[in-house]
Amino acid sequence: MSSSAADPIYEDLKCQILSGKLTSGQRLRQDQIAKQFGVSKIPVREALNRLEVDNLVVLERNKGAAVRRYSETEILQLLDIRIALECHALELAIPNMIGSDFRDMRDLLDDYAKCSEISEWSSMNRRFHHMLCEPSGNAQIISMIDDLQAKLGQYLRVLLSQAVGLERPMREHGAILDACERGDSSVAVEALRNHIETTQKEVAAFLRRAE
Amino acid sequence: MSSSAADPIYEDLKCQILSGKLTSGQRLRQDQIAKQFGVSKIPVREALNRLEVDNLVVLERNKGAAVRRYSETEILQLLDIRIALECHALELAIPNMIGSDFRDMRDLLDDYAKCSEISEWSSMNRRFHHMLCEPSGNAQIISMIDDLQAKLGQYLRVLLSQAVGLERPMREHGAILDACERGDSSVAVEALRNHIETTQKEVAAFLRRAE
DNA sequence: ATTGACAATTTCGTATACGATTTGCAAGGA
DNA sequence: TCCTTGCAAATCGTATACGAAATTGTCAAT
Repeated sequence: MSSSAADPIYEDLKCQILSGKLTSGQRLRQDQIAKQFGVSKIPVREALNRLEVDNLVVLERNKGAAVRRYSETEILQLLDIRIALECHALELAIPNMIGSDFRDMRDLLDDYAKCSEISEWSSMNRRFHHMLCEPSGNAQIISMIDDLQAKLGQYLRVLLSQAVGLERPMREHGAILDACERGDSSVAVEALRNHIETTQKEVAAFLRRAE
Repeated sequence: MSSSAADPIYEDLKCQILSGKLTSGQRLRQDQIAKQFGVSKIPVREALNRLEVDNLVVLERNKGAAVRRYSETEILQLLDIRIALECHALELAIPNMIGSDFRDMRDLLDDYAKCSEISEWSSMNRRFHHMLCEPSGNAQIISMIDDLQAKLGQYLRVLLSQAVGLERPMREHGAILDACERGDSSVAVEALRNHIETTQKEVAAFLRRAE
């Protein structure tokens, strides 16, 4: 698929940016990164280009790359996009859901409830939302949703561990799944919309407090 | 912003793929393109990488790039994404619309009606849809919508010139705008959804016929 | 004639090298 | 003191060069 030398660099930088190790605005020197990974600048450039597409760095001609983490406004905007995409995908998915889908989601929610590792919550949350949309069969919308989740990951992770707890999301997840199982599309979609909107409000509050 | 040498190559190849000059599956040789544009392979690689992100070419390690135009299914999926994003953006936009927005959109529709150049229809259509979503203030969702429109451009352009004509889209555009002006969010969103869904059905029919 | 292996050629990926642009700093003038 | 001006160092973008992988063509063996 992609060039092998650029892959680990891309992954590593992405991880460092998303986890906050690299602060916003920090400049990324091609030569330095190249030396650090023991390669030349060319695969580094490739990695930086991909990061620019992800909106994680800004490239300026002859000036280099700088970390460009999302602003408060942009995070809320990304959540709006999630509302749009996930609700529509869920609407498309519900008619295609079969017994094993419901079983798998129930199983996941059970594991979710049992799991005490806060670090696991985030990935389980992502998996549940992914499973909700998967039966839509629209591979492109799903990959966009996954991308959004990855970008939002860091903020939501902090949020989950800090403030929210597990009860509310779990209850809402259960309600969404119930409506899906009843085939009640409009209730399920509305529940999902409220679920993400609540998250949106919590993120807004968190960011306001953290500012 | 981006590297200057890669830009024209990217634009040219993108145009050639979207306009159908390069057939699906056709291989793109780095050296050949480089010689053609009078540059080395490195900016060519950069252009190809960007095209891969756009899903317009497929890159395989040590095998090179091949044109990868969207399949019928994928076009319909992209239209589904447009439904999700545009409807949500419109919902966010309506409360923010002011007099000048309505005036601008009316003007555009007037020009649209007067315009006899089929080649202009596509770009006017895009502009109208863009204006509908713009007051949402969500820059990211708008840029995603614009990207989708660009990708779908070729197919919708053919469709407009071949089959559809101007009456139906114009009528629907007018109805959407009326509902916006009344501030009737749910009617406007539903009208927009139906508008895109009709396009979706027409694309499906067109592709079935063309196959 | 078909298949298999091996060699030659093509094509890709990346390191190195070099010109172009920007940046940082220091010296000079207002 | 503060602002320009010019030079040096750092950094970027791309051409060239070379090793690695894949494709193609050839030839012998079945």
